[in-house]
Amino acid sequence: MVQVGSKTKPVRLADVARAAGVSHGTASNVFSRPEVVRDEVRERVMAAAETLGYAGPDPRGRMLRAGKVNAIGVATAEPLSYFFDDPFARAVMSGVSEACDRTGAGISLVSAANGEQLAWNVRSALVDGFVVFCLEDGSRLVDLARERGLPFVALSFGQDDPTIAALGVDDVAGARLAARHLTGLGHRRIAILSLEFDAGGHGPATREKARTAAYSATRDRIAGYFEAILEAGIDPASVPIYETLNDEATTQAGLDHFFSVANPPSAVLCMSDRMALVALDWLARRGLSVPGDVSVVGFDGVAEGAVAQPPLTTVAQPMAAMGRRAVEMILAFDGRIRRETMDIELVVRASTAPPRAGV
Amino acid sequence: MVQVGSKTKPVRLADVARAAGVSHGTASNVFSRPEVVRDEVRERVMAAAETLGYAGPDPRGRMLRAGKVNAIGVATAEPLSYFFDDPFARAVMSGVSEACDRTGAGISLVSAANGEQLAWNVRSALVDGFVVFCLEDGSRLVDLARERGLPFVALSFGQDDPTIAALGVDDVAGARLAARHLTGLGHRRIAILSLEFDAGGHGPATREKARTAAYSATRDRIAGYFEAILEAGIDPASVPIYETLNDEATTQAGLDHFFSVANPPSAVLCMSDRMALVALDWLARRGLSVPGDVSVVGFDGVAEGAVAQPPLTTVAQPMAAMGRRAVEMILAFDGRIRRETMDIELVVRASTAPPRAGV
DNA sequence: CTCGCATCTTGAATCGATTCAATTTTAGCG
DNA sequence: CGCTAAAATTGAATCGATTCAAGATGCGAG
Repeated sequence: MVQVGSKTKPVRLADVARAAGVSHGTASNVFSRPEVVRDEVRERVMAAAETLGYAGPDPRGRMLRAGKVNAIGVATAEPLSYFFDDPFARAVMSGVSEACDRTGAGISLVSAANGEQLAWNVRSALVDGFVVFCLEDGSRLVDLARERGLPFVALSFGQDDPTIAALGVDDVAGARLAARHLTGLGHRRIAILSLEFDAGGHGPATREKARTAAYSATRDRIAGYFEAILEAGIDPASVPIYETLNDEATTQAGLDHFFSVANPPSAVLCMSDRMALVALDWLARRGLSVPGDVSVVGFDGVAEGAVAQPPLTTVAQPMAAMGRRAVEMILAFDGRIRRETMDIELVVRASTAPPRAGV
Repeated sequence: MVQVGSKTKPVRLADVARAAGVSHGTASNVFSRPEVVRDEVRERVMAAAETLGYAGPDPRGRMLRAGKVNAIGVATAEPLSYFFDDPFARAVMSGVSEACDRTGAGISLVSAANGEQLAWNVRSALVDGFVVFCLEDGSRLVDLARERGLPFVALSFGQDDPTIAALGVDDVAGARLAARHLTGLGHRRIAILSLEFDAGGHGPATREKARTAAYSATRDRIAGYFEAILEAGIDPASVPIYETLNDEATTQAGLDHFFSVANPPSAVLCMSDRMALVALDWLARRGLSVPGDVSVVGFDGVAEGAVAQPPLTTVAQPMAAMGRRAVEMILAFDGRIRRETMDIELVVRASTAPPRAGV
């Protein structure tokens, strides 16, 4: 006689209490603090629960009373599958998972590509706080999160708003590291594959335009690249920049652009591993060897880079650590806004080498 | 004067109503059904909300009343990072994501390796239903989910309990497909790398022992393999089986076992792509070419298989479709238990070929 | 001026539990 | 047996909203 779902109307704690002839409060204690109830009574209540088919306190009631939900929300302005498909997201989520596992919290994925839906989802998410993935223009999402009045941490949020808790890396330093690595190897003809300056932008760009880019990660990385380029005494005007959408099509367009000239670059700085991986592929198809003919440096440090052909030299963000730290910040939130910068690191693998001699 | 979090005590809808001089009900309508409230009143309430810093109805209250949470729980008995690290889980989650995106539902990850914690998490998860990943012995988790009295669907649940909604593949047919592919190519010396028969089991095993395996996926796949083996007139006693924990160490132990004999197999049937990938690696290091010296067939159809060296022939489960369907079943649950079997498909890639001539 | 009909608003009930001060019961002890 | 301290139990208040029948208001027609 198995009864499942819908038909039976739910049994409440009050029903159990009545059936067992005890009060609300006592019945509640039986479940949440069994040690304060006399054995005899506890057993009576349990028996009544059993008979009525009561499954234990409904978390909804508990939650309303307690205020805490025991779940961390993670928000993006992407489809939900972003969390499982994107390598960067996955690495961060590994860290988030670890921190949540340790504290017994759950993870609630709150996300939608559609703005309307996203707003609704953020507003109605049952969570204790948000980790906000600030991709591109994160401010819309940050505003939504802030509206909830819950603690939240913005990951890689570009703006210096001191009222927003944020966790990021020093993009200038990271980019400088990448570019210095190339100049150190002796490269003098370098090209830059950039992320968007602002929403939807792509095509050839200039350093001047980059200075006013809306997305600060892009702006900072360009700045970092050029610090090293200037240090090495390279004419900045000789360094072409191509703005991509971080997808295959525009990245390839950028490469076409760079390599269709008389004196093509001997090295490409990519602002994401995604682009760097596309570049590796493009160069191979084009018959150019990496790092023999061209060196490639990525940015992010995703797992795919390590197993690419050749393994990718890149600037690794501490993705898992960021996820972990973000959760810790939320759980330990005490009203004080913190903004933290995490260490970024150059990982030298096989996609970079000195330029061909005599070029 | 930005005020964040903790200090300010929360503003309730009731406070807004009072401030605006309207009733509870009207204030509620302003937010949830603005069209029924006269413009003038609505603006007054909105203004009051603004002044008081009211962010909109608290989802907790709404949720308690509505009963619905608008989130699907996904449960496993693994650490949370399983969802982001495991290729099978990720593929399923892609499907889950898609279905949730379409219906505007969120995803709640409910998981813990620790049984105590897991039970608590399942019991207190704020979800409308569960997708249960039945890895190995899924029954503990299924029991937990059933206790909640919410609709749930067990993925790959081995038992034929008709009171449990389940979604799976025909393991017998899938395995038969894999083995038939090998026998069809002419292989006669085949070895089987099996998943666990029951919790923690590993080491050399026999067909007889497999018949009584607790995990039915394992049992069924072994059965399917042998159907094809018998069809081909191969002596089943000549087919070694090695039970692994689906990890690197025990899989390699199994391969050591198979290939340390005089007349090693010309083909290996692996009950998971994970094992097959380890096998590819092991064989390469051992100097055996695939598929020249040894053919390898996997099971699952994870993305890694397609880019392995060589690309892996495997039996592909419709992972994303399973995730999608599971969510649909939960959302459309009407009290009727359904058990569905999805199609499984042999994907022939480059890890299989006829055995070397004259062997 | 009144009646009828829409359209708004109200207020109480409900969702399902937890908490805690106050009260009752039990146990221990002289 | 009475008294007291300790332990167990009660019951009302609370968490924050939504819902809906019933009442109020406004407006136009007669």
